[in-house]
Amino acid sequence: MAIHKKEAFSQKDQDLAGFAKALSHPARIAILRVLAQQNECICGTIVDVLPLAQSTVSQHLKELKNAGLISGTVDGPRSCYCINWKAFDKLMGSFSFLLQHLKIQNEKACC
Amino acid sequence: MAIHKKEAFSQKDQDLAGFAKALSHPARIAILRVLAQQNECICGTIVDVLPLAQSTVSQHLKELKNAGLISGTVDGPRSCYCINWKAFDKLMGSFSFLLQHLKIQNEKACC
DNA sequence: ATCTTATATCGCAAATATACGATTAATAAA
DNA sequence: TTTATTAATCGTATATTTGCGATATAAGAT
Repeated sequence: MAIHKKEAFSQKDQDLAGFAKALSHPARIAILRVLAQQNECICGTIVDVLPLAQSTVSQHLKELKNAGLISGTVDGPRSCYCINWKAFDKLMGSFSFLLQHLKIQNEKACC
Repeated sequence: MAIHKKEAFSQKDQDLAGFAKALSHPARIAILRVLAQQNECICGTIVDVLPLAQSTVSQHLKELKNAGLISGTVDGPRSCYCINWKAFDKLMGSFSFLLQHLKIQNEKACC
């Protein structure tokens, strides 16, 4: 048992859930903050700022990358990560669309 | 090892991550859609609509409730869940604030 | 060529999440 | 009171996530 049934839901809901999942750990939110604050495309700085081991940070970066929220390029011996605003905007758009949709349909509190 | 270090991050980031986590499963997004579409405060309908067992749906409802996104009241032998718009708005506010904040700081794509 | 530095990946342990069936609890209906 | 209905909870199996140390990789420095 316990096969995950995510595929049984609509693609839209799966996408939104995936987006939310990428943001569902404070470390990943913190990483996005760091990336936005850096004026340059800085990489290993993140490890110094976060209270996590290098390998763990690398794992979180990988997840953000898989979700399409950041992009990474190799720059000599180091890697360079940046926020992928295009994908970010796209997902944020459908996210706030969902919310607006929910609100329009039912604003009242019934219980 | 492997103690989760979520507490090591700022309360704001923990809150946002918790909000995202509540939305990080398509079943929970679908539940919110159902709750918004129903004009009344309907409960067990959700189980019929979702491709999941009753106990599983109950578990997802509990999570949404723990996150404060929905409220539930007992109504005879059945339960009644509604979207908690107040909490929803509050969290959405800080969420879009984060995003706007990120964007203002760095809109360019550097890699 | 060797050493250093930066990062990714592997392997593992522990914690959480997902899902279900079975059971329980509580009310409504008979 | 007994029975049926609705939903929560328990127990359990499995899957996924989180985290770290160790190792591998790859490029720059010496």
